[in-house]
Amino acid sequence: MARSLIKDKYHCAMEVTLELIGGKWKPLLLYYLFGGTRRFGELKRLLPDVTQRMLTRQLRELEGAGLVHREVFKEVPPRVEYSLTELGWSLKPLIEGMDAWGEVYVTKIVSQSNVE
Amino acid sequence: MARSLIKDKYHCAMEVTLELIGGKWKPLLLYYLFGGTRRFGELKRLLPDVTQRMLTRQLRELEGAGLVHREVFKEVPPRVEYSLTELGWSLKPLIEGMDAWGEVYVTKIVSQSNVE
DNA sequence: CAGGATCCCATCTGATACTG
DNA sequence: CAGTATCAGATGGGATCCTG
Repeated sequence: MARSLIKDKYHCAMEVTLELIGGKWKPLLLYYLFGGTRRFGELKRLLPDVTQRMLTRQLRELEGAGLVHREVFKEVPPRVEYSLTELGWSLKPLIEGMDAWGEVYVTKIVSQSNVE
Repeated sequence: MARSLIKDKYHCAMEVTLELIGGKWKPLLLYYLFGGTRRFGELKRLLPDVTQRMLTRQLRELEGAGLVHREVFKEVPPRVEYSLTELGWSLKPLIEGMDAWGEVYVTKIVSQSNVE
């Protein structure tokens, strides 16, 4: 991807970050991958609501972004392991920051609306 | 919004954060609002590519989330000013972190692909 | 086991025109 | 100036079935 393309599409670098981690399941995938290498089926069990199609797609997009490493073992039955790249790991503080902020936000909103 | 709803919809607090700031123009709006109070038309000039409709909608969503304060002055011609709430300001470190990370990311990717 | 291929729908976003 | 209304297109996500 050339810089010119990036400059055309984004006005600000933070938009890049949001686009990379903004998919519906990506934050959760990163979250679990911070826990270490995971197999495809393992992620599928960890995220019971995601369909196989979406799981594959989001993982491939993370791979394409250079955040996730995908390793295929030529075995029968097949085994595929996903892990974070160095770039992926570098997101950890940011992701944790978002998690912490969201936690505070939810607490405040719930206490305000005073519901259940 | 009740906690039960939040728990049903999200598996992780960071998803809340991403949903609040994940609109197409929201990060940019927050970015400019960190610079201080802005009028509607001012934001429109700062974001030349956004349509009036989208600008209004994204600002209203930020307002609905409690991140932005909207003040209407009963004048002719009308004047509406947007500013961050305390909650909105609390996002500043996070947003700046995303911006910094995106900057590094773009630099790395561009240097890798070695284009233009 | 870890997917690929199709089809379908909902939501988001954009273009354009109009208004208090 | 700061919107609203309407229509249309793009994109993201989901359901289901099939396979090396």
